Amino acid sequence: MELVEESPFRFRIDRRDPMRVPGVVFASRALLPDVGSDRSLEQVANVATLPGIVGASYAMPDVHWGYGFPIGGVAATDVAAGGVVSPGGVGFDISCGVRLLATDLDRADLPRLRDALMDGLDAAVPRGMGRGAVWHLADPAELDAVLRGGSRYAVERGHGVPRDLDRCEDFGAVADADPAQVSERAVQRGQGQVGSLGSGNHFLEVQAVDAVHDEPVAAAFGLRAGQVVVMIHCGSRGLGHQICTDHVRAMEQTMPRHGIEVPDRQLACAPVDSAQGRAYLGAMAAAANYARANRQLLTSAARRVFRRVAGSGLDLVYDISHNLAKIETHGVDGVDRRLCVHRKGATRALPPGHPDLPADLRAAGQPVLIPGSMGTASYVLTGVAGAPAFASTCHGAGRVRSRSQAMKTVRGQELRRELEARGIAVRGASWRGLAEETPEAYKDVTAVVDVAEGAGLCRRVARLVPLGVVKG
DNA sequence: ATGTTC
Repeated sequence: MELVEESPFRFRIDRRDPMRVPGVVFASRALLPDVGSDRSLEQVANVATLPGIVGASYAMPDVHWGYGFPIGGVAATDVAAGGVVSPGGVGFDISCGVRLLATDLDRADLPRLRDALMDGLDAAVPRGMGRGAVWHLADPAELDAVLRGGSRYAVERGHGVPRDLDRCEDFGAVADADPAQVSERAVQRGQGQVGSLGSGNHFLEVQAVDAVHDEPVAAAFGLRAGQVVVMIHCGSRGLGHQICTDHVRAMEQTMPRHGIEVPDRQLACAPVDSAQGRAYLGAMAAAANYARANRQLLTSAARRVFRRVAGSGLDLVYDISHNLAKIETHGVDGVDRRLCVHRKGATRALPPGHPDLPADLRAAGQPVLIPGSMGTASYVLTGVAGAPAFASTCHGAGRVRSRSQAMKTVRGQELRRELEARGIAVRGASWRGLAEETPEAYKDVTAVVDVAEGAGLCRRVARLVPLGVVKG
């Protein structure tokens, strides 16, 4: 894979057949994937072959190997030019994302509150493989309402306040969700998981605002130095996973009929403007709403704990996905086009003034929420005008070692002791899960954010550090 | 990520 260094934070993979556009990798030399162990740059080139792709196949600084598309990949296709949608460009955890909540507390309050808060959260946050959820749905019809209404439905049912919806991407629910495209098996898997963290890299953290890099923007987001905040990172659980599985399989069948050939079966896709493409987008939107309702329910659970233990509210700063495809309008060669923008392990980053932002965030830009690896910093960023890559940036630290490799480097008990010794309270679901998430298995999130900012993808607003982690 | 291999 030949990379041309265009600038300190931008590398190009030149177009060659059957690529339709070049690849562009936003990285430093140090952050470039290790070609010996990670084939994500080949995946960037593979994505560049997709019908209708415009601009380039982009990789964010946290790029790593994924299913078909790299994680940390952005690809936009032109709907009117036969552009495709691909489930692999969204990922198995549809609308996995992050929500940040601001407390009334200062980090100086935490020593006396921390144990009670963490024990309360430990008991209130269902997590781990399978088992448990905040919300026990009355019947399948109620799941249908979740799939259509997302956070909006959860708030209608008393799990939150109307202001929450102003601070959600899409104001709490993606339009055009089509529960009829969600299989019976996906429904079964989703029925009992609304309001659950899951496992892997998902977490609920109590954090402190450790540094403010842009005072006015942080203030517009409702953040100040020393403030205690809560970050929730989770997705659409078994429901999203099943939808991805179902629709990849269906598209493998329909691709020949659409005359589409791809260099990797995992790039299965269909034209956005086709029955199969619309079916996937309808099911994907349903899963996106499920993921947002999931984060809304976990918010509700965390609010009860913070109210009871600390007398504090939790104000939503923002809720944003990093695994989603969206139909958006962007200028391409000076002409506005309707594009299907795939962001997989990449975060939408709307610039100041964007009409999709709520009025009180319009001047500041969209809060971009970047979860770090366990025990390390997380970041709040914002979008910038004129950025490349269709208003997208990184999504996290980016894994560099597999789960099995991670488990060889450290034991869960040992990791917990190390974190506790550094003043970070740990409430895990399993020792194994903890070990798999050792920060040694990830890139340095600060280096990722440095490059994202240096490449002009976003701007830094605040740095957050963990005080306590409830781990899936 | 994931009823961690329908």
